[in-house]
Amino acid sequence: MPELPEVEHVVRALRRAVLGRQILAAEIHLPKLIAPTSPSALNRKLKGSRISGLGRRGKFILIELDSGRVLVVHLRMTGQFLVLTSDDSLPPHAHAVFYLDDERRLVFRDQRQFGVMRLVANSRLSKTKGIIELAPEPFSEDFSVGYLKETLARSRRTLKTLLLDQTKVLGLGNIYAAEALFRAGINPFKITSELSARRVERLHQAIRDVLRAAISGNSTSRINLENPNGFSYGEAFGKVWQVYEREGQACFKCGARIRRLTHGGRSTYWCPRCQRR
DNA sequence: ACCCTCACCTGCACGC
DNA sequence: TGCGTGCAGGTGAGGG
Repeated sequence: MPELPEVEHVVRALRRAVLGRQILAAEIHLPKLIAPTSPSALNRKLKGSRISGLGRRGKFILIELDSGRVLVVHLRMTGQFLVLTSDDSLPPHAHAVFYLDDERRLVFRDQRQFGVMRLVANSRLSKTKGIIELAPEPFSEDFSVGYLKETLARSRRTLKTLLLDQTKVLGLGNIYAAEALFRAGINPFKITSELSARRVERLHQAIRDVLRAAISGNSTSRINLENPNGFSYGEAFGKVWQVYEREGQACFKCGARIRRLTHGGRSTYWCPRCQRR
């Protein structure tokens, strides 16, 4: 599922569902999910602690515990949380099960097994590898036009590649990178350092607009941990992407056919007229 | 510091 | 029906 907006929705849903609950036990069925920690060691450290907060840093989910530790979770491609009641049976690919003090279970499921989970001390979170390198949060003051200008000026990569680099611009994935570039009217294959100041400003605005629209869309209520199957990414926001997955179809702005190229193993979509080089 | 390719996995849609 | 191929929203390692 997840780019930043989806992760944000998961965090909000978790907050509603499990904030304040105590973890009685943690069962890990896929050891590599939490490697190098062992399932028994994780259980020892987790059991008895209470969930005191739910947060997010980039696409990482932060499950804060009253023990002074944080369970850091990355959903990668297919990771999902769901909350099961006592008579629900475990779905396929349920790799982690947290038994809560209200008879329910918080379950982490992940079809492709790319997701990762790590328990770290709260005080060391900001120094943790994977977190420390992240770019500023897109809605923070640190992610300014000036920051983006400097970052783009220092690179000779293409915009599409750079927008996916979480240490440069935080929160976009393959869909929203394409959507932000379309919104800004910028060609994905443009070299970042060659972007005019005016275009950097437009891109900065477009990144925030695209993320904000996805976060504030009506999808919040549609992420339902009790019924995660009812949620599907593509339809989540009740609207179609402007360019993503629209190869060959008419651009909503100008009518030209949307193009697609595989670039670094991933699809890039753009409108050849609205996003000229 | 960058670029590229491959790797990690399962499952789905497609064409033959 | 079955089998092969390509593709999927994310990242990290390793080689150049």
